[in-house]
Amino acid sequence: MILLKQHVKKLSIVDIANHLNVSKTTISFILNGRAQEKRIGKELVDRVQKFVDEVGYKPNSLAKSLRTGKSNIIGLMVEDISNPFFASIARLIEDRAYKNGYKIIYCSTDNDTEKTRELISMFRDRHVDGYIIAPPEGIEDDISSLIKDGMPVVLFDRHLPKVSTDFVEIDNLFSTYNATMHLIQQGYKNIAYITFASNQTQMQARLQGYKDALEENGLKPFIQEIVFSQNEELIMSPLNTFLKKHKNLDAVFFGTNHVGTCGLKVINSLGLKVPDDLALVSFDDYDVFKLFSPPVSAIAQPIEAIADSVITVLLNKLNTSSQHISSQSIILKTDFNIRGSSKKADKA
Amino acid sequence: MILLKQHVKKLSIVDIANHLNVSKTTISFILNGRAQEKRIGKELVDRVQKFVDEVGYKPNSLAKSLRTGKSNIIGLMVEDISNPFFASIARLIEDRAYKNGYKIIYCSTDNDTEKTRELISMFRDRHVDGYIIAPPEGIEDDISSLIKDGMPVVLFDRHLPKVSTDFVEIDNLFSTYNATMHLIQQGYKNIAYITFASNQTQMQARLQGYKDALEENGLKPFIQEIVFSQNEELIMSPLNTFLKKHKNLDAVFFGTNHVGTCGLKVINSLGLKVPDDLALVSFDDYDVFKLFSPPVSAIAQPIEAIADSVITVLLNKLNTSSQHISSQSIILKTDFNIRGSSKKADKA
DNA sequence: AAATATCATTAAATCGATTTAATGATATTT
DNA sequence: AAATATCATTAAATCGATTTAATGATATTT
Repeated sequence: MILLKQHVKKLSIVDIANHLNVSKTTISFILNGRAQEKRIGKELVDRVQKFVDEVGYKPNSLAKSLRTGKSNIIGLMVEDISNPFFASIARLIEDRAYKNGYKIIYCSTDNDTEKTRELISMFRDRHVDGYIIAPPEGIEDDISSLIKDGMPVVLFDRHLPKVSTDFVEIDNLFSTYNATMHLIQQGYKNIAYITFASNQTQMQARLQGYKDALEENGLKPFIQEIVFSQNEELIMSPLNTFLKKHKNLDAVFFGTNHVGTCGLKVINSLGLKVPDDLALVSFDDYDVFKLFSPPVSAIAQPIEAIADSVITVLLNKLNTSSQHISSQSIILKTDFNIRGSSKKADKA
Repeated sequence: MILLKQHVKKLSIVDIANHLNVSKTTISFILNGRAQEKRIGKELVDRVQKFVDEVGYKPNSLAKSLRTGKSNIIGLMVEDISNPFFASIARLIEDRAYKNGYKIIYCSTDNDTEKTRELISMFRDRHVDGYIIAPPEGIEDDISSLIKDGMPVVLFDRHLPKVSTDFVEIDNLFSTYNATMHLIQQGYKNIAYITFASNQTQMQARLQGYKDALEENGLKPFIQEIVFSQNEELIMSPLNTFLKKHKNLDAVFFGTNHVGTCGLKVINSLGLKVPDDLALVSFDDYDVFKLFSPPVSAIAQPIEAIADSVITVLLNKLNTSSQHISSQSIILKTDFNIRGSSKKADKA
């Protein structure tokens, strides 16, 4: 069998129409399921359908998008796709989106407002149908203007207090409050909280949960805020300084998985023993925390539920053209996975 | 405050043309840098440029794509975006692509041939300009047909022996050979190799490197191939059985990061001591291996170099319309990060 | 002075679909 | 029998760009 290289120059609707001696309008109606509505003869419908299947014709989606204004693309903006939290979420969102006939264009914002602004404009330019965004601070106006122009937007991981949108979040404040209380109940007294310097809602809420628990128990907070950087050295260095400076600490709470892994590296390099020298808890639960020895207690976000909620809310907005659903916020619960907890009290 | 919904109805090139009393052809020429070539008056060019900047007009990229046949989108197909190796690569490719004016549509193939086939057809349908693919087995014909139709394709992480394409890979065979030799030189004699059952080139090469080293030293290989599954239990269970069965092992080599982390979990649960009971080496180097205690030796892939090579090769293909560059394959070196190596010999 | 070349710009065709408004044929109502 | 309604299909307009071929005006060559 000879394989002819016939640059098949994809068939267009006109080719189909010509070949069947039918108008392209009719073809279009049939392919878009409007045959009944347009009262097109059953036998003609069959003939068209058969031929289309036979030659494997697929409408050019660019042309379709141009005409209809719909692209079937969802723009997904995470903070950093190489962060396991966002990578996992992205993976789940991707699955659900594809299942519903949507493709994903994604990008990492790095929490950089200017970059995010450009990316939003790029997405707009590409006519994405909907936006899923973990928004950095300072992007309020851009998001508002998206919404004002009728674009479906769902925020996740955090929200923008000044913007009324749909968003999916977890109960950050309670999560850290609860975990901190657990440490306190175990007898830990000098509990530090290490986080990235950020005014994002989720970061502030987590910090507040920690503070609340300490205050409620009359304990003194030790807070270290680190400026985020791509360069891990610049994260580890202040962390190192902080831990060396506060020799009296008996527990450390990490506000994000990234701070957590950097923290573990520092603790390793300092030769500190866990939990004898220091008990550890981290936000987000990943292999690193499970396999550290002894394993680190961690707050696990329900990533499946987050991804599900996000995509469900967005698909809803995409399918109901109506404006009369006011924005909804979904707050999900976390799990606190307690590990290797040799009670401080035991040792006293 | 009343929120006016002023659906600004983006300006089109016709609007610009009408407003300036110039033909849209002229506008198009000017905006596409063909003013000189078309000898359009300097003063007119300035007037148009000024107005365009003022109103922030941007050509509708869908219409542009439809006409030109270029979409400025690159399709990226990884095995699983939630795997840290692929997430990191994706992140770097994304950065470089955006810098060069390309967007990324990505998807996870799960090494599923049928799914990949659908995704390729989806990408084609979306008129992506180029493809970056970590291909599953069985997809040879589809890739060939892409290439035959003149689509730029770059494979990475593995290649397809039956298809002549550009691809970027690492020196898999030497990497495992080298690391295995290291173990042997340290005095380990019963070295197991645990991997996913796969005929992909990189997996076969890694396995071969291990076999070569053992054979060269007259040692007996212990190989366990595990069927890949999304469900970690189904990976850990055979691993567990294997380790329990071969009590005489003194070292284990994990063929991928995923096998490695699952392996660590099993080893933890069995209460085995590293490296006293068992020395460990894994392919891919991630936080988990660095922070396990004692840390696990690992083969680090040069992810920046991989991402760089991939995007460079692809951009090259995109920019040179010419066919007369035959396909190139790039093989990169890995680093072997030796950690916590208390020599077996010391204890003897 | 007629024919040709250059200049600066534009009308019309095109990419490939959807959608609106029109059309001719038959069936039904006045 | 004329007027209207229904049926089945289609011509033409449209989305918003790029590109080809054309145009009228001036400058240069025969």
